[in-house]
Amino acid sequence: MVEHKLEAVQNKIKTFKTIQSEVQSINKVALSVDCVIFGFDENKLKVLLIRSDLKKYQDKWSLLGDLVSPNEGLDEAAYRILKQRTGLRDLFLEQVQTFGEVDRHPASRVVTVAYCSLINVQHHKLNILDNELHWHDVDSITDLAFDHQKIFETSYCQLQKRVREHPLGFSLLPNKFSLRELQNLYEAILNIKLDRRNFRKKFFAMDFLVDLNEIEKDVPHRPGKLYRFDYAKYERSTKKWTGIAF
Amino acid sequence: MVEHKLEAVQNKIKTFKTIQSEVQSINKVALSVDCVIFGFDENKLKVLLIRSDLKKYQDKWSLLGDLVSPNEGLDEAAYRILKQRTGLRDLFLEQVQTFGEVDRHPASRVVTVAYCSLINVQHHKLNILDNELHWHDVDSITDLAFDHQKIFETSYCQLQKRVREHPLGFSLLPNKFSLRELQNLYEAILNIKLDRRNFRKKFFAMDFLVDLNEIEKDVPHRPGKLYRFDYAKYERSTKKWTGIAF
DNA sequence: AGCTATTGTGTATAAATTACACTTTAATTT
DNA sequence: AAATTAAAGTGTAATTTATACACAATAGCT
Repeated sequence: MVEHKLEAVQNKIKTFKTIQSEVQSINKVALSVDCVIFGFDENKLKVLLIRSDLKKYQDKWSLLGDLVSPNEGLDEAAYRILKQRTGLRDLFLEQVQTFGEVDRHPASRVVTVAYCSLINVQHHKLNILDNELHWHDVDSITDLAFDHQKIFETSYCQLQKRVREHPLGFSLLPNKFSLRELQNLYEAILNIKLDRRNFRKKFFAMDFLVDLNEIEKDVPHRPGKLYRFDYAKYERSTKKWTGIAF
Repeated sequence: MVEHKLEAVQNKIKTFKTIQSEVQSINKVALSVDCVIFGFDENKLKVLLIRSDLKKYQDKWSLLGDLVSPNEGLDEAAYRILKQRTGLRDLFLEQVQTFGEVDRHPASRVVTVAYCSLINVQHHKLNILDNELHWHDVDSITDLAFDHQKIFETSYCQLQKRVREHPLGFSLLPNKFSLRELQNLYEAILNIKLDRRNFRKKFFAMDFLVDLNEIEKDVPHRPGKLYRFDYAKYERSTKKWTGIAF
C-alpha cells in the first residue's frame, strides 16, 4: 500500500518536473514598464526620477518602473505606475520602445517597455515630495541606473520629434497659458531659440488656441493674454496633421 | 524506511510547488518577436505571411514570429527569424512597437515585440517557396490571425511615415534601379501618385544617387538610366535629414 | 511722471513646392 | 526601312511657405 502511494507520489514529482521544465522551456521572461515622465517648471523641461533601490546602483537615479502583472496590459501597467506616483489625470502617455538586452538588469533577465508621459506639474504636485522622488532638469541627466540613460535619451529624442509633428506640448502647461509660456516650452523641449513673431503666427494659423479674454497676473511688465488649447477641435480636425515645422 | 522515503519525497514535492509558484509569482510572461517583412515586386508592396499553426486560426495568415529565448536579445531574435525565413542580407530592421494585451494569444499570456523589415525580393527568393509562406499585396491584407492585423497596420503606417523622413525605400529595390522603379516604389508604399519631374528633381537634389552609366534592358520602350543608392554618403551626411516631403 | 520689461503687430525677401508639355530614344511592328 | 509605340528626359513660371526684422502700446514699479 505504502509502496503504491510512493509510486503515485513519484509520478507526481515527474509531473512537477515536467511542469517546471515546461515553464522554463516556454522561455518566459520578467517584463517591466518604465515611465519617462516629463514636466515643465520654471521654464525648464524636467523628468521625474527616483533613487535606485538596488545596491549596485545605490547612488544613481532611475526611471519609475514596475513589473507587469500577469493579468495586466502594458498600457494599463504604465497608467498604474503613473497613478501611484503622480495622482494621474488628463495625461499624455505613449509607448516609446522596448529594451531587451539580455544583461540589462543585473539580477535576472528583465525586458522593459518604456513609456513617455507628459504631465502638468501644477496639477500633480501631490504625492511627489516624499521618498526619493525628484524632478531633474533634462539637460543634467547623466549616468542613470541600469540602461535607463539610454531609455531616457531615446524617449527625449522621440519627444522632440513628436512635438514637431503634433501639438503635444499643451499637456505640459496649465490650462491657461500665455504665448510666451508656450514659446518657452517649445524652446526648452527643442533646445533652440525661436522668433517670437513667427512663432505666434504659426500657432494662430493652426487655429487651436482659444482667447480667454484674460490676462496674466503678477508679472512685472505688460501682461500677456491667456489662451487655452482647444483639444476637441484638434481631435475633430480630420485633415491630417502635417506637422509643426520650425 | 519506506515511510521515511515517503516523507522525503513529499518534501520534494513541496519544494517543486514552491519553485513553481515562485516562477509564477515573479510575474514572468512569454515573449515573442513578430516580423512584418516588406518586399517590392511587380510594382506592388508586399508582405510576407505564413499560414497560422494554431487550430483556432486555421485558415488565417499570420506574421512570422517566434518566442524569444532566455539568452537572446530582441533584435537578435528578430534577425534570427529573418535569417531562418529569408536567408538574410543587407536588410533594414527596426522595432515598431510592443503588443501586450492580456488576451492577445488564445493559449497563454504572450507579449510580442513587432519588428519591421525591408528586404530585396530579388536577393531573397531563396528559402521561401516551401511550407505555407507567401508574399501578399499589402492592400489585400485583412483578418490576420491573433492581433496580427493590428500589428501589420501599425507597421505599415510607421513605414509610410519613415519613408517620408528617410530614404529607406532603397532596401526594397535591387542594387541597380531606374528612376521609374524608384518612383513606382514610393507610389506603392504611400499609395499616392507623384509628379515625375518633381520626383526626379527631389531625388537628384538629395544627391545620394550614383549614375551607373548603364541603361535598362529588355524594356519595350526607351530604356532609363540605372542608378545605385550611395549608402555610405548618406550615412556620412551629418546634416540632419529633415525629410522627404511630398 | 517717467522708467522698464515685455506684449502685440506687418511687410518684404528668400526658399521651397507645385503645376505643367514637348522632344528624345530604343524597341517593336508593318 | 519606315512608322509606331511607350516611356525617358528636361525647365520655367506661379504659388505657397518660411524667414528676417523694428517699433508702438501697456501695465507694473519707483
